[in-house]
Amino acid sequence: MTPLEHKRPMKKADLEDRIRAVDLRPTKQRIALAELLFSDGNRHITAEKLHSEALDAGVRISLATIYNNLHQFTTAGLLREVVVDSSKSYFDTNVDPHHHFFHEQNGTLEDIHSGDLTVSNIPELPDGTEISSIDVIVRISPDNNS
Amino acid sequence: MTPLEHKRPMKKADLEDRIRAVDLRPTKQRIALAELLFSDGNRHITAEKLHSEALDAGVRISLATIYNNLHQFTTAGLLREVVVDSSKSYFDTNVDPHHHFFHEQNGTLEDIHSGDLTVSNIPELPDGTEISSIDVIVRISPDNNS
DNA sequence: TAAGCTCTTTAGAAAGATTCTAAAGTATTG
DNA sequence: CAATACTTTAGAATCTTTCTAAAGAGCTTA
Ligand SMILES: [Mn+2]
Ligand SMILES: [Mn+2]
Ligand SMILES: [Zn+2]
Ligand SMILES: [Zn+2]
Repeated sequence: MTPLEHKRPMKKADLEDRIRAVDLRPTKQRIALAELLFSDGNRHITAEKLHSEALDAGVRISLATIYNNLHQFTTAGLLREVVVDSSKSYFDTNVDPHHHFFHEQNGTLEDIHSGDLTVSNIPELPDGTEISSIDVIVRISPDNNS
Repeated sequence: MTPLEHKRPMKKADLEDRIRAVDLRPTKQRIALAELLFSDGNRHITAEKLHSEALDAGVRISLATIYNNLHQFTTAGLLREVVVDSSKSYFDTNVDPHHHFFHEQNGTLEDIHSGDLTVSNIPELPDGTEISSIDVIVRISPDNNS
């Protein structure tokens, strides 16, 4: 288990610590977002969805703040962005290297742990470049036989 | 070499045939786009870029028509869409299964032929689903040593 | 070739996601 | 508490993509 993984719900004080640890102020909005994002296992979520969850939870927060914080969390390494759909961004609370199933039907992501899938025989990289990440998206849809 | 591959520049009459073959009318705009897309080897291109290339080539065409035709060509199997950047769509004239290098620096795509890269040990799919495609994006950036 | 039909193109409006601006609010430090 | 720096926010702006509705072009048939 890597240092950043956490399988049990996180207490509010821990969430504040986690925010402070990346040099951000634990505002009411930030704590609420951290709670929605990190309290209860890994999540893959869009800005709009997170916004509506926050409003549902009774937290008054603007969409601009959602975007600000998603980007700040991403820069801080608490989130990563997953590109699977050209029309919206997904943010992933699992920042360990891993891949994804993408359910085309409902726009949902599911983790594939790094060890469960191997990419091999990557050809020589173009000159002067290095790998910054490898993303594998297995796009799946409802199967019609069976 | 699969049937759809073509290594030599395509003549205008061939382009018309190709458009007719997928039950579309060979309009001036469509022929011009087909020429830009299919005349000279594989391409990875955005709508805006294709639009400006068409205008540069002296073809009066609206951006709506670019989008209409990119989608019609994609539906017809002459193009595929590659999702690598959450802010814009790329269209690929290579419709054979293959993967990509993505140069993060300049937003450029480069093919990795299917045979040059292997994805193995894909875990069991979620119940009732089948694979619709597998996309591997190797994101690369300028390397700072060397 | 003309008529009629269908498909295509287009300008401009609209939509949807994301970012920006600038002003008010809040956390932190001294 | 005061000063400072960071944060939030409404609303405007931006950007890409899609839609609308009307004019234009290709195709078929007579
Ligand atoms: Mn699309
Ligand atoms: Mn972004
Ligand atoms: Zn994930
Ligand atoms: Zn390609």
